[in-house]
Amino acid sequence: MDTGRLIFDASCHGNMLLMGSSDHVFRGSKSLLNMEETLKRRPFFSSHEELMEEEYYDEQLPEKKRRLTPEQVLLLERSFEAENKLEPERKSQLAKKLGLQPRQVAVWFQNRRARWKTKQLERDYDLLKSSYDSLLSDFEAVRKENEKLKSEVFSLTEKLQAKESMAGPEQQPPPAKSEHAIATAADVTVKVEDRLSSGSGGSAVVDEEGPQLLDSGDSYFPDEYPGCDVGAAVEGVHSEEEEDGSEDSRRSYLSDVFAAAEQHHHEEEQRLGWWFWS
DNA sequence: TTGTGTTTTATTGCCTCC
DNA sequence: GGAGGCAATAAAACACAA
Repeated sequence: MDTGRLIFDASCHGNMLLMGSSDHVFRGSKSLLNMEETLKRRPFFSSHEELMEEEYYDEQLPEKKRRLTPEQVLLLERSFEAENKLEPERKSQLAKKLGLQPRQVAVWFQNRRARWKTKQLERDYDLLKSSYDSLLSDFEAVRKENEKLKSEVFSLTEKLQAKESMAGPEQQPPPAKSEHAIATAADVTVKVEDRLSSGSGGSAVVDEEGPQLLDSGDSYFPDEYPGCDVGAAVEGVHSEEEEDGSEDSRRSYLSDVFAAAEQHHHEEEQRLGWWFWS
């Protein structure tokens, strides 16, 4: 390995930097600035004790991490906005312009991409969560409506049965549930179904194979989320990603987003399960 | 002033691509 | 096999409440 050599950064910031023969070569041990290495490079110090002198540490040792100046950061930010990947030529140009080592520029971009990704994940989570919350409130409204309609059906059925029993035993015995009641119930089902499927992207809540409203009183929670604008959310993610992300990163990124959303949904499902699924 | 949490800069190890 | 990207992490710098 090309061992790091100390280079005094001639920039106005006076950073002391460890450099290899290229900006990417120095990837050695945690710090080559341990005592032995430093001694090797500073033969004018005759002893370890000398090197340990506080005065030396205060005044002579290479400076520790330095923050970039606001001007440097501004230029880097602008460059990042233009393009978040850094091709070698641009890296060299930026480094020259900023008085930094190319490696520092590369590191800054790497860290900046990581920060961008974190923020982006937060934004997408918020987006999905608000979609979910809005869907949940829609569902709550439909559920209440459902309850109301069911109780209406129930009271009408009762009334009808009372009426038929008062009509006398000489007549045909009524079916367990009168045809009228069933018709009424069917009507209600259709009404609810219409309401739920219209303008919702066609998610049939009372589907043919699924549990029916009157028989089971099962949940109306749809298989998909008709009110949830996940498509739009995904579009948003997609378009933003496309600006500066690869197809692969978008894919893995989306899977992360949806895993998070799914996890959240699962938690909600468990929390609300007592009335969702009972 | 000091303890603590957050942000920024830098390193390391692993992976993919050419 | 080298170059470069990313995730995880260390550590310095910074912010801020007590």
